Amino acid sequence: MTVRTRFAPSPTGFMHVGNLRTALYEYLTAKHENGTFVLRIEDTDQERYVEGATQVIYDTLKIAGLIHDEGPDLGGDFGPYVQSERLNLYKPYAEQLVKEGKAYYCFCTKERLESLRASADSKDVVGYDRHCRDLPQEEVQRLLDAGTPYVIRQKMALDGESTYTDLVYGEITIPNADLDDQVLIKADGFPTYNFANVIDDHLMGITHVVRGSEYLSSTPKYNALYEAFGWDIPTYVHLPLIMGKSVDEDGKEVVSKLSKRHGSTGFMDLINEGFLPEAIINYIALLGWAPTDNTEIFSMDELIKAFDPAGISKSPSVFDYDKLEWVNAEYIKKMDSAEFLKNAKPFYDDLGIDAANYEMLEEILKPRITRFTQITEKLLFLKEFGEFDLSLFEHKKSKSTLETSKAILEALIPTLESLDWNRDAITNALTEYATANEMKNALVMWPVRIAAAGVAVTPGGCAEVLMLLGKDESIRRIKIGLDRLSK
RNA sequence: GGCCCCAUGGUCAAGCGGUUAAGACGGCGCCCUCUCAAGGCGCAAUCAGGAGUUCGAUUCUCCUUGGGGUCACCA
Repeated sequence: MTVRTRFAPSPTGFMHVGNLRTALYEYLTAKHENGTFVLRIEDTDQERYVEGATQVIYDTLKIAGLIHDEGPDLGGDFGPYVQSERLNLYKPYAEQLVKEGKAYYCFCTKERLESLRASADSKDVVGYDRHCRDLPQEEVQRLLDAGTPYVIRQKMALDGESTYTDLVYGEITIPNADLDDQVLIKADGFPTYNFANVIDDHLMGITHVVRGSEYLSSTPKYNALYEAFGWDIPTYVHLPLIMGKSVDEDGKEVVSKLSKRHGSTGFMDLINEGFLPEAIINYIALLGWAPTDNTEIFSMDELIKAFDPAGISKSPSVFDYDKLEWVNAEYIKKMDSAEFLKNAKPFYDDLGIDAANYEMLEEILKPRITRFTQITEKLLFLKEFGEFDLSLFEHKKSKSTLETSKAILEALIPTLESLDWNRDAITNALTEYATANEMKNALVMWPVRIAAAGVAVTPGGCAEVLMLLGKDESIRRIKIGLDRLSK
């Protein structure tokens, strides 16, 4: 039997890395076994419908490299793949259960349910009091004929307990008394999420239900449905949750299930911050799962090969930006020149970088950026140059002082002016000057670099800074520096 | 609060009865060095607590504690 998994998001217009990690594991579970990965859109909540949200899902999966085999946009043998297009299909299943005495019409108003909840003792186990469960047949018919709004609820076992096996958590047992008579069909005729989910998973031949562990305690409800229909229960793979850190009202740091309130943990947010899709995927693959050999950097193909549900852990893991940043940097370091340039080009263009400097920039930037978006700030000195503090010329280690700086700049200007402007020539000129004057290279490089950049920290060294600035601008700045030192 | 799940350094984690308890991120220090990185080397830091089982518990059982999840006509 071929493995079939599905990703079944609701179109809310937002996909955080928790959802994405679930999708990734669903994808890996299928692909590791050469199986099929299905995309199904669960849009049964018409009130929460968000325009364009479905597109966000397509875009995210595509960018992330999680390519589905069947879905609304691709078709397949089990369509339609959008629940709103399957609406007429669910109710007959519910009616069937009513006929078989496994479900019933419930005419309770929302108001009644609310007051029930409000007056509920904390000891009360279940929300609904099963008021309509045993309504006489004539009463049901009378209400139906009168056009009274109703929902369809499933009759759950009143006592005993339900046990099922999860691939990562093992045996889970829940007292049946804790299982509510769940609503199958809402008053508007739409199926509830739980119900549609079970029907669709069965109809679409889903073999492995991979989802977050928040479903661990409601899974017996799903199983009750499978059993009522006499269908096979799928293999469950519940995933440990991804947690985010946040600060509560008292200023205390707390961790909780990842959600919108955890700041930029949306996949697209991360992309916009400059994280590479492959790096994000790589990092979240490692949240809650570890390969046997502890490899940390994976391509998607390697991930598919290495993935094994046995390596999924049970405890929740905290999303760590620092580690993501590190993974991202690893991907940048591994890039070839063409790929690096492709990513860097937009930022180069903003700064007006000359193509002649591309190769050098790759060399100095590659080990220094963890995200491409940092290029602008790293090279800020190209755009911004002002009256920096002269104390920058003082540097203990290279023994640079205001005096030595002034003397060196003064002596070097003619040399620089006569130079054929290239990296080696600049380096040679400076080191030759140092040697000739029995100075350490550092003593010479320091003031030149400071004068040219106007900041203490630059990517690359003196020669690189001068190359990026170009001959005219370099000399102009150095003269300004000398001027200020001479006052 | 009921129910369910979880528990190795700050974080991600290996371990699956006998180990000096891996590795990675982060932190710190040193080296390299014209700054900042990268790189190299090194250091600090973990089995929540208590009972058992066992010749022997991080590992198995129970309790406590802590954390998380879940209790909708939301998905």
